[in-house]
Amino acid sequence: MTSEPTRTEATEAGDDGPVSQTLARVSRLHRLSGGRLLRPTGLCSGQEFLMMTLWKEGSVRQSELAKTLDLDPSTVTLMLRRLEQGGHVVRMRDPQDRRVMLVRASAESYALRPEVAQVWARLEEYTLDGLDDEEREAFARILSKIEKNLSSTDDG
Amino acid sequence: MTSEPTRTEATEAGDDGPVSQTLARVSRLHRLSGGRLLRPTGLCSGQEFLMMTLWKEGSVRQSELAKTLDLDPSTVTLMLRRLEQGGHVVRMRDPQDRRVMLVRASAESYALRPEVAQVWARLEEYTLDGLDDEEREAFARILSKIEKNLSSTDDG
DNA sequence: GCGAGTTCATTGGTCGGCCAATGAACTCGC
DNA sequence: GCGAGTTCATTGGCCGACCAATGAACTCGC
Repeated sequence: MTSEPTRTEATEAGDDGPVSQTLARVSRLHRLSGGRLLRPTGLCSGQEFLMMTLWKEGSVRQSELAKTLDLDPSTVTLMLRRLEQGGHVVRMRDPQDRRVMLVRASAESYALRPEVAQVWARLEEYTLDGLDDEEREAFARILSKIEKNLSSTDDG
Repeated sequence: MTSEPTRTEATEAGDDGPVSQTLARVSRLHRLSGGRLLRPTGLCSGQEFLMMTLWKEGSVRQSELAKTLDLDPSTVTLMLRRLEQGGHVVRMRDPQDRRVMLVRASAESYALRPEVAQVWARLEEYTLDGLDDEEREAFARILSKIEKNLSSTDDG
């Protein structure tokens, strides 16, 4: 039973498994894998992004953070609340502009930085295992193109 | 006047911008884009996967569905509850084995099938816009490899 | 036939993500 | 100086997705 028996016309372009489908599946696996590796650090999948940004940038406004991470402001608010509760970030009202919240990584959080970096390196190797340099380069390049394609969606 | 380097090109290369990061961003954009296109159909991002499976397979057990979609059973339960409430699926206890739930697409749901197919085709083109055949082939191939890499994560 | 184990679905809890709407604070025009 | 508009963060509602634990139903061993 190697070939599908009931293959009615279906789509005009190749198989029923488009790239989109694979991409979705891969991304879920990737996220899951990352979350698992991240577990010992106490962070959840997605939070490490935020922390890495803070570690790198220092003190940033919340709105900047949302823009950098390309996330909805409400998402950032919730994530920060949890991270604050966990003692990973510190939030403060900007005295100059009382609307904005200034966020920075807590002193203790810096202990996690190398761990997170290692996790990411491991995940990266895990993901790209068995791919030669050429493939990696091609993948990065194509991914970048696709990102541009999809980014131009919501121009307004 | 805080020191703020030109932010716009910071995402390009140089710093610790691994593939993982881009992949995560791309997948979010992809999902978002899909959700937007899917909106007119009344389905949410992720549900179309499930419906496509049902349309193709007919009546399936819920556990089978979870395995096929590679989702947690609890996720499937919730999704199905909502889809059932929306009239898109029909659930029934298997009389032979009263543990299992048999799920199938509702008759009305079939009206959505071509719409969803079109949305997916559009998303596919959108995603891969500007890529030549060679790049598409390479991307699909590499993605497939990566999927295999990440799938072998949870064996132990 | 009855108890141990397994399979299956559900529930409850948590998190990431979105949108829409609200309200607080600042900016600008007049 | 005051009102209109904008920016910023938060809230509430919703969905996808995970894990852990529970309970119902079946299977198998004895």
